[in-house]
Amino acid sequence: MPFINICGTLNIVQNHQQQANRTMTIVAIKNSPRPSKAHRVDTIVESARKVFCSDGFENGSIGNIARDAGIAEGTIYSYFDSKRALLDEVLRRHYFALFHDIEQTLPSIQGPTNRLRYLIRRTLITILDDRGMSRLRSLYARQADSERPSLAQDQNRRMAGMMANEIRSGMKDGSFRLDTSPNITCYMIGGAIELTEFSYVQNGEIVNLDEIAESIWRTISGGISSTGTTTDSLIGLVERFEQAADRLDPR
Amino acid sequence: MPFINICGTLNIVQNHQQQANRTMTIVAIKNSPRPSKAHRVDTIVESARKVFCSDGFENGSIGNIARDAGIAEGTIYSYFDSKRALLDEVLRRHYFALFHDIEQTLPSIQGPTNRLRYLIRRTLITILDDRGMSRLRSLYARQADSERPSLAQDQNRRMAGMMANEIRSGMKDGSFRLDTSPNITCYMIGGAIELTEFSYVQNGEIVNLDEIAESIWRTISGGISSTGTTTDSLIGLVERFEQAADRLDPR
DNA sequence: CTACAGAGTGAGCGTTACTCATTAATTAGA
DNA sequence: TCTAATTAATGAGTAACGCTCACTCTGTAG
Repeated sequence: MPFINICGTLNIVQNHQQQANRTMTIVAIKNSPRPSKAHRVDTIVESARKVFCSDGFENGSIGNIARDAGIAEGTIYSYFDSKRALLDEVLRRHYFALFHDIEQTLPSIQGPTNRLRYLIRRTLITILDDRGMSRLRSLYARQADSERPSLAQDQNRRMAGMMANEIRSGMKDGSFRLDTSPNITCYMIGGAIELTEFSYVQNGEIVNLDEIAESIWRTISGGISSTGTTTDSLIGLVERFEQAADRLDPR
Repeated sequence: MPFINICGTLNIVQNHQQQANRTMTIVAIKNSPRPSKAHRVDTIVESARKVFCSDGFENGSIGNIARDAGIAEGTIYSYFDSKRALLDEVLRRHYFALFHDIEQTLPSIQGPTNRLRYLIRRTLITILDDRGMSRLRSLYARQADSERPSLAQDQNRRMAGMMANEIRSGMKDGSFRLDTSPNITCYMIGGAIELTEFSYVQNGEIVNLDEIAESIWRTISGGISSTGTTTDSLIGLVERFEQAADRLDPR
């Protein structure tokens, strides 16, 4: 029994049935032409996403991906160099939306402080949006094939670059202290986000996005040391003092 | 030609030579008894460390580990359930020293602030001490076998627990703000350390330990925001105070 | 209708983690 | 000291994997 799937691929025709089905095959092909290169890549990547998300990268086999896509294993290797290149493409597509969105939105936000807060929140949204993809990224994205840097590294660098930009312009316009290390500050924000992601991936805890974004920002902005907050109380004290002085002023 | 190695194992005797070498074999065994269970485990773990560090976890094969240890592959599986369990033991032994040292040293340090700073510095030291092990941890330690949590998770939890303790006691004794989130603060410190580790592993940059430790602490402690915490604003307050005092001055 | 280019195929290769029947070494008992 | 029982070690074998390549099939141009 031949099987013609929606995408127009014809693939479960057994070899020994081929002669008998030849006519039918030709008809089927005329009605559903071979899919375009882009469409085929889409199919493969989507199947890879499904399989990797459900089985993980190591346990998700090329065989299963090919079966899900309705094609032969060899075909995958005419579009992708290796299993890892396929994973990279899956991740690239998923995070493309994030970066695209950020690049569209960022210029419309005023001030480095607000822009940094947006970057934190926006990244957390993407993470909490899809646990399967976060699992993939969090567990497998770091490993690179050989000497070529992994995609995750590129993405980290890109995100870190954007954050560092905001921090530097905040240092210029006086919002941030001049002894701030943009690099380390990025590491702290990025690291906190990554660990939140990992915790979400492992434990599946329902995470309060706003609370985490606020906590990260509060700590980055004001620090945890209480010497900063005493300034507030000092202001209050001085204001009371000034008022008292006003009242006592003979003039 | 039979081969009797230093550890007392006798393993390259070929089967077809066995008859001829029987006497020699028995003598050898009397002189060098089968190594103890603990010693054998040590040998395996040490060989695994060497192979994993040079080839990575995925490319480091059990066969190579067995060859390095001078034993058969099957023997490894009578001591370890799986390749991953072996990796876990390698990592566990390496980080045992870190935790042991911390537990010895921590009580002698006064105050949550100093203890937190020590934890940051001490962890960074261990990371920068051995790039091969850091590579292993950074790339492969997150993945767990199945449902059982990975060793890295245990270690992260343990370290996070110690940091959170310090943060909480700092909140009690007034060193830290009461609206601090111990969890997120741990994530920020731990995340910054992890990203420093990853950067070191990937790029091999020579890292200035003191500078990083100080930057992390400065940011956590005082934040990056210039509002409220700078000496400038304190000077402004004092000036207002002095002006008020001037007005009250009877002179 | 034919010839051609190249997309698609899947049996097969080399490698791996892991198993298990078999063998060797050690110990306990007489 | 000899033997039986027990435990440790072995390595050929198994299943599964990523990946290759000689081949088939499809669509098109002349």
